[in-house]
Amino acid sequence: MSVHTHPVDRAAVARARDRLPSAEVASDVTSVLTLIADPTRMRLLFALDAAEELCVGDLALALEVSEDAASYGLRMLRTAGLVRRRREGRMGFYRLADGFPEPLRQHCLLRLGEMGTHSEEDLT
Amino acid sequence: MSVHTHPVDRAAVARARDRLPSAEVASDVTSVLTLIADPTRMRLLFALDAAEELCVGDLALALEVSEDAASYGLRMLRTAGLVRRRREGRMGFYRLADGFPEPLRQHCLLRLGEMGTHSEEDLT
DNA sequence: CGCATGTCCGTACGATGGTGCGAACAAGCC
DNA sequence: GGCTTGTTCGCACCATCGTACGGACATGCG
Repeated sequence: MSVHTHPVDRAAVARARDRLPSAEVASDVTSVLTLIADPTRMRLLFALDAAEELCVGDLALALEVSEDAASYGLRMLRTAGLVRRRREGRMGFYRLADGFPEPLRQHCLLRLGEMGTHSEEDLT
Repeated sequence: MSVHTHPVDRAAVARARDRLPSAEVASDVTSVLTLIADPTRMRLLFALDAAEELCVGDLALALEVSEDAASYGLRMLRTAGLVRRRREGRMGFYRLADGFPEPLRQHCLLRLGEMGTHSEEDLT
């Protein structure tokens, strides 16, 4: 396994170190990112962004996934505070949360949406 | 399980449907996103962004993770074409790939970095 | 040449996450 | 009251992923 106690490029390591988010912060950010990094949940967010408000069944219909899958995805998003549920009778209507992080919406949903449409130039 | 063949709000479903990325496109985008949605890999990218170029051992040192973990993370990122390896003797020096998707760098690394530092206002 | 070093790979293990099924529950409708 | 519908939950299954370990390989050093 070898120990490598001595930096090869001490300056570069130092430079990396202070711009580096702590493991804790990184884990917070990635936990949110992980939520979005799932086809169903990402498309749920897109759908809610487009349609303002939808019930579970309609979301399942729009995404062409099972209602279980939609419900599960929404639960995850709701637990994280990314979407908001309004109960009306036996139905549940979802919309993006009031405090939906704008950076997420702007920079991930929109920009990454473009990335997808431009498509795949990522492989060297 | 109930079928829900009939939309409750047909118009909203339609609206959601055409702005909706296909399951295939979504899966492409999320596969890249999944790569970043990991503390180690995200911090690897941050480190490379800050230090230009680093070898595996130094990266492990900077992140305070095992060299295996660093190597594994780098392999993932390399397979996806996000980082680039330069071999010199027995060492491998990594840097962000030439064609590292700018939207990713701009909108995810930078902006989400801010999100992390501002911290947690996401819970309703 | 022999030995240590830096990195990589194959494998196995443990953990985590998404899906489907069945049941529960509340609410409308007859 | 019974019956159906929309949604949620508990559970078990299966896949996937990250890590540690051991060994491989190439390289520098004496």
